[in-house]
Amino acid sequence: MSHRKVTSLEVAAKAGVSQSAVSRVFSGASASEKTAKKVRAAAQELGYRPNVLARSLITGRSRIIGLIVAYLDNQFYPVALERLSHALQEQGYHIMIFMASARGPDVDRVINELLDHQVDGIITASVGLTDALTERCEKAGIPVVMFNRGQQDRRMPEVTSDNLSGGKRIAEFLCAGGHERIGHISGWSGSSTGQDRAAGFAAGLRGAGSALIAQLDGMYSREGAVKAAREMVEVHKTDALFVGNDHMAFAVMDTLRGELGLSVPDDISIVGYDDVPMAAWAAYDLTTLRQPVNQMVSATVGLLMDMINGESTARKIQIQGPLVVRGSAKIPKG
Amino acid sequence: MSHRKVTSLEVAAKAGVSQSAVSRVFSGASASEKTAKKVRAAAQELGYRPNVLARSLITGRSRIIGLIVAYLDNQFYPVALERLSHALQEQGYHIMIFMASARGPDVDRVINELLDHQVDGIITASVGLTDALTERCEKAGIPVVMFNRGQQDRRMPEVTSDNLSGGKRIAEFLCAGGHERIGHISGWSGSSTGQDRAAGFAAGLRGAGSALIAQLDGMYSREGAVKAAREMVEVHKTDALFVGNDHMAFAVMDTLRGELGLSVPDDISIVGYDDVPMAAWAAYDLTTLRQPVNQMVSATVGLLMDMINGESTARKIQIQGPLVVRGSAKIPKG
DNA sequence: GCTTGGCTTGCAAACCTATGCAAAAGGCGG
DNA sequence: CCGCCTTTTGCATAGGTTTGCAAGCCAAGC
Repeated sequence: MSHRKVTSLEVAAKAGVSQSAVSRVFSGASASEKTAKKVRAAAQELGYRPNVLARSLITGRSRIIGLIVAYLDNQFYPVALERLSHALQEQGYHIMIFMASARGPDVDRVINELLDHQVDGIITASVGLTDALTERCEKAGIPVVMFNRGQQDRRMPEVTSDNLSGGKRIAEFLCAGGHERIGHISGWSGSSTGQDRAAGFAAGLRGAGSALIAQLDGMYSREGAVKAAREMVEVHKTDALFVGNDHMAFAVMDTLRGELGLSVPDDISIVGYDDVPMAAWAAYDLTTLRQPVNQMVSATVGLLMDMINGESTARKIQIQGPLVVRGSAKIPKG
Repeated sequence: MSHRKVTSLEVAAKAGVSQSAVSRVFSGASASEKTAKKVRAAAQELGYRPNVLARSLITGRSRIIGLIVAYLDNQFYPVALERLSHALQEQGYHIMIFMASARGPDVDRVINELLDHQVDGIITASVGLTDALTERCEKAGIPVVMFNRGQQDRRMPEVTSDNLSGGKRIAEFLCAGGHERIGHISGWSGSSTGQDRAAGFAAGLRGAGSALIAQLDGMYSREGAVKAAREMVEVHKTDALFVGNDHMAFAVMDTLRGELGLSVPDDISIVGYDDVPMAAWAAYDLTTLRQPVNQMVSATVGLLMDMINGESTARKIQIQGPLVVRGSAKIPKG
């Protein structure tokens, strides 16, 4: 029933050294092998482990990274979360996680709580920051990296895939496939990723001598995508759709095949964006542009570490991904 | 460039009161409205927010809950995570998250790090604990609740669905559907959930005068499920399968329909377990037994809070869920 | 043997807040 | 105006660690 925590002082007493000696042994500072041995033995016997809270209080570094994530129903984010978790653990950091809607007041409150907890850095996954928040973090000296989302006005560090190029290559692929009536169900038009993919796609169509029949905002949600899909087919008679991410693309395919009785890709071609694991499942077999999660995560963590160590200034990183051709869209000959 | 944190002492100076007064205002202790006003004004002006680390150090409560989760590719867990996050935030707690394989040495290291961080409680989602770890947590006085996983030998608090009853009802449903050759692709047989569902299923079949043709371990993974599905069809000629969770059931359906060219449910019926959102998608339309995530999360958080407040002893909670009948299994007449 | 220089080591202050205790202030009836 | 009771306030300590500083130790070089 001894719930009391063992302190370095008790270890010191048992080992016959000073409390500082214990501290030095456990924080990796210089100490003779002789005392280190004594200390370790005493610690082992008492079951001592350093109190991270006290350490953080004095060093001013908590080794905690705040992670804010919006959409967990989109498989891209659980996967990213898993990778981020491992990458940060390798660097000796831990994740304090928050769920927040992409916009709205949640983010405000959440950032406050993160600052209260003295986190060493913040990663926002698909979450936008208001200027006020950005400024607040800057003033607190806490680095922020935006994962898979940009911020046009502010020069905030961010890691994304090359959305412009991606959209463009998808356009070229669909044009080469001989489609005549091409539509785009975009990601939320308030997000940089949604905008960039749409812009790249439109530019690609133009470059190939084609044009966009229609563009609807799918809001990154299944409901939005379903509604848009109906309109695309019934009103605009499209024969090909670029859908702003895989998560929506699955909803679109469900709607087309189930409710509307169409065949993919015979009646209509679908291309997504992300290449989440589910895209490879037989039920969807989705042609999509891959966002290289591993590279994006590495870049994010690397950038954050640099900023924490004061080695780098804010940067924007874009990573190219390949178009993964599967069975949901007509394949150009040759 | 004033990265220095504002302390309660500075606020006190500006407000013309003592540091304790500031502390009391922000920790909700008694204070006259007059001083409270002065303090809040000064704090506002300086941008002061209490340092949670220092607070935790002295109160001995960090208001952090450690969450260990194994499978993030199974949609059940992102959903649960989201709910847990919200439920805990409502109680004023925060989540420190760790990814760990269901068994193996990860868990060991992770628990240590959680203890180092002085978490107030631990939730393990589908992760088993060795006896040594259990004991360590007990000795540290840190409550642990196991979510969606039990531990047969130890009297550790846990929250699950009623897996025995669930398995039994699925068996009855399949028997009533007129199936003759019923197989079971189980969850990992080292897990209590996997065992209980299998046991309930077998009992249900016996009760209905039927018997299990074959049972194979799908290990909760897609690969395991795919392999098992092949063997079920090719070797055991099953006409109905209960698959230990939805995540595996999707893989089974992909394999049956794609690789083996079978029709579901005409050639073979499939029933899953969990009722993740994806089960309702047209591509799968999976008949499955629902695990009521909301209730399970509420129970988990409630249990943990009780334990933290010393109001309750360890308990095991089981929650009933309905069988959600969709299109992946023959529906009994009447 | 004494000086010089490099490691170790202990002392004590610092990090920032919460809180027990006693003193002060405020309210109220007599 | 006084005494009594309640509330508010300040003082000082505690919580567990890191770290600058100075003292101690030991070996090497003269």
